[in-house]
Amino acid sequence: MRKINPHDFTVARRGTSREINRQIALNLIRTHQPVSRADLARLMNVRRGVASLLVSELLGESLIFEGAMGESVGRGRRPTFLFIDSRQRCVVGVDIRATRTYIIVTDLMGRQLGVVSSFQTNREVDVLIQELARRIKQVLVDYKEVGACEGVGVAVPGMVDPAKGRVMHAPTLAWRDVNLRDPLAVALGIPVQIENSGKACALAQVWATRSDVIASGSSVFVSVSDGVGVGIVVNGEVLRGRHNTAGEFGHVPLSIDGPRCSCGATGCWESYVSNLATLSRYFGQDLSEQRPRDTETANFSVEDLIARARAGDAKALAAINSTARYLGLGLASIINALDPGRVYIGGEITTAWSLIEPIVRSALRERTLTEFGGATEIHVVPAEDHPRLRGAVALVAAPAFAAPMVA
Amino acid sequence: MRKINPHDFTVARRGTSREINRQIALNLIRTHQPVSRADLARLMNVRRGVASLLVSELLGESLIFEGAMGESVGRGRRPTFLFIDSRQRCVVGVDIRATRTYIIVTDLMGRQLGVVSSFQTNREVDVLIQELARRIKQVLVDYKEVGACEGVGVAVPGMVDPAKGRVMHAPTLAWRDVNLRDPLAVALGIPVQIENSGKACALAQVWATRSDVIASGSSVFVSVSDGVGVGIVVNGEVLRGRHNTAGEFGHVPLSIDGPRCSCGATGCWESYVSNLATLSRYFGQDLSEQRPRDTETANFSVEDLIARARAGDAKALAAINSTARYLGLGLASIINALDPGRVYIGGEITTAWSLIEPIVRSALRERTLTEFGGATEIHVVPAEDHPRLRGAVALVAAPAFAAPMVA
DNA sequence: AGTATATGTTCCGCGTTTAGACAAAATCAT
DNA sequence: ATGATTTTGTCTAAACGCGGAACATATACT
Repeated sequence: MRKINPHDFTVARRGTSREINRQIALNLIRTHQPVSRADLARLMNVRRGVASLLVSELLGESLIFEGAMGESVGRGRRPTFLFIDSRQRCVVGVDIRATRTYIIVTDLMGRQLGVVSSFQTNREVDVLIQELARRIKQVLVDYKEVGACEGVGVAVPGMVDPAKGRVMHAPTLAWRDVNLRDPLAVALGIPVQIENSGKACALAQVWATRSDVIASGSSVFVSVSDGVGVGIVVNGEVLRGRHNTAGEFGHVPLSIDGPRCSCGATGCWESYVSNLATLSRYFGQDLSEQRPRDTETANFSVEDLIARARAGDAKALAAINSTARYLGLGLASIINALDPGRVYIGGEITTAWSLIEPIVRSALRERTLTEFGGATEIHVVPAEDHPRLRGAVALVAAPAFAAPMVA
Repeated sequence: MRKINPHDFTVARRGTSREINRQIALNLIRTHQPVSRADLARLMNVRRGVASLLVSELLGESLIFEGAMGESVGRGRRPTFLFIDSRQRCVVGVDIRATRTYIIVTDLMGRQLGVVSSFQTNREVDVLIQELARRIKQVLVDYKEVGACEGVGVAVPGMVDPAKGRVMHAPTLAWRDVNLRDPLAVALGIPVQIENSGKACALAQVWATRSDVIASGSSVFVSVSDGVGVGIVVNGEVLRGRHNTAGEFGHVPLSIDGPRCSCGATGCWESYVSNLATLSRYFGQDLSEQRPRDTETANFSVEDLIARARAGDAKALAAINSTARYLGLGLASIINALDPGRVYIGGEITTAWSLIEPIVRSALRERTLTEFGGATEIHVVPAEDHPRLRGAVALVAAPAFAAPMVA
């Protein structure tokens, strides 16, 4: 039961029905391809005539194309199969992280074309934008056969205002109120969209075409690395919040008397489960201080720690298990608060999932209010899936498939 | 940008446009009444002809009626004003609480008719249903002039499955998987809707017609009394969750090493700010134990405590101030997690709002990630507004005004 | 070759928005 | 008082899109 906002609504115009059905048809082609006009009519429960008209409109806009005839199963005329047309167009996704920046090229369906490239992140915004523009142009030249680039999506680790195209605050990059979108768009001559990386990860799951992705209800993406980013999806839409800061579960406390967090508060979940927290536990010292670390700790990563744990290092295993427990306790907060249908979890620590899953799950059960909550599906998203990059791509590729604003 | 769920969508039919615009018109009449056909046309940005047709349909269904001619401001023909027609129909709202159960009668707009009545809650479900049915019938006889009852809405302090009409679990009533809706509906011969009381409170704010109620973005209702209930509103819709348990921020921890909570876990926000927690702090002993309390504590309420604090009792003031601080710290979690446009807060403790507001606000600022978050609007909803009862009423009155399912 | 079946197109009916004309009702100016 | 002006509400024709059915096309089975 949704209330119509009496100060901001969309009246149904003469073309609204068509617009709605057109988008439904487009989405069905996207998820069910290859699919025929008759299939569409059956899926949508409309007459074939209507489906035919919708299809011819989509064909006219080159959003889809007619592929080879399908093999008819029984007798009767063979169907002409329809496909999303991403033959001569591509999308670029960018993931800016504290140390490195990654670039991917995909088609409109988000299918990867070529390899993921990366380079060291220069925190000077102007320099980064110029280098990014140069490298994206280079990639587009290298993969000339993939066609024209429809747009560039950028995932940024920080607070982003996508409407204004500005990064309000990105602590790990030391950026404050930076105009990222427009200079990059100018340098490239291609439209650019930017988004917070936690929300981008969530977006990637929403728009993934894999069949195991739930489409209804809400879901949550938890990304654990330097910080903890959370993206919330409600009714097929990423929750944005009044000031674009929804999803900061990383700074919900486990214990207000706990360790100091980078945000200034104490006992945030992030301060228990971030990579730095895990490593600090292992080395028995607070590594968050900015003073130069000794050689042992400087280049030691969570992956290294997991390798040691798997090799039998009891101290390493203990540090990871601790993180696992805190991970579960924090997930319980999310589940109690939102009761999502599924939780996705990504980040370096998930490479140890087989080790930590029982601990995470038991800690989760310890604090969830109901049995159902404790049994909430948790899906690990491996780093190879590049959720941030996929989400960045979705910023550009998804709007064409989005539901029209109505009522 | 909302994704269309390819497994559960609604195709636009021939009458869909009309359905959408009809609901928009109905909502505009609801919020802007008195309003003329011409006003509607201007508000909706459609021709007067369309508005006229929509209005005649609504008139035909007796959802609205034509009132007196309006005074024309300038020159020209005087408009005929339109009003929501709740002249001969009413709605009953019921609020079941641990100790007492409350009943209200309203019109379709949620305007109170008569007085709120109450009686002691009998925890035996069958007995309660019979008494409730008897009393509701009596009320409807007493207020015969308000017309036929369209339905009964019931707010229950616990986990509710509104679709099935069952109370899954209500700790304070010791109910587990109880069929409440259907027996009550049978006993009354009137449709019944049930809902969790936290969600009902949120619903009451969504559907309130007061102009200061924000309609866009998300908002949160926090109800502090025996427990802490939270209702979350996103895009004009109450967040329900996969198992109807979304909104349990009361069991998100402030400190996992904190006091034991009634839910079995430790350090839940609820265990810091519930009325019992506040009183326990005052009396210096854990009152949650079920052993009979001494006469001093047995009938001593938070209102009494506040009265003492206002009278200068330093110990009382300290207990309340403590609660205020924890309240702010917990609100910070909600704001960090959801970044709502506004937080509503209800419960006995809010009668001391003038005392505690600065403390709540400073604790909030202490833990919110951004300045914006710390400045989030907080609106106190006084007990006299009966948010739970209003929400219960909305369960019945609101569906007629809800947005149609589309796309 | 003929029949059955499935696909895709075309045509008309009907409901809804869009645009504009027109009557009704009230005020203002003369 | 009377006519001009303005606003409201109704009405009609056109444009657009779904609903339904007929029809042509294409394939397989008998």
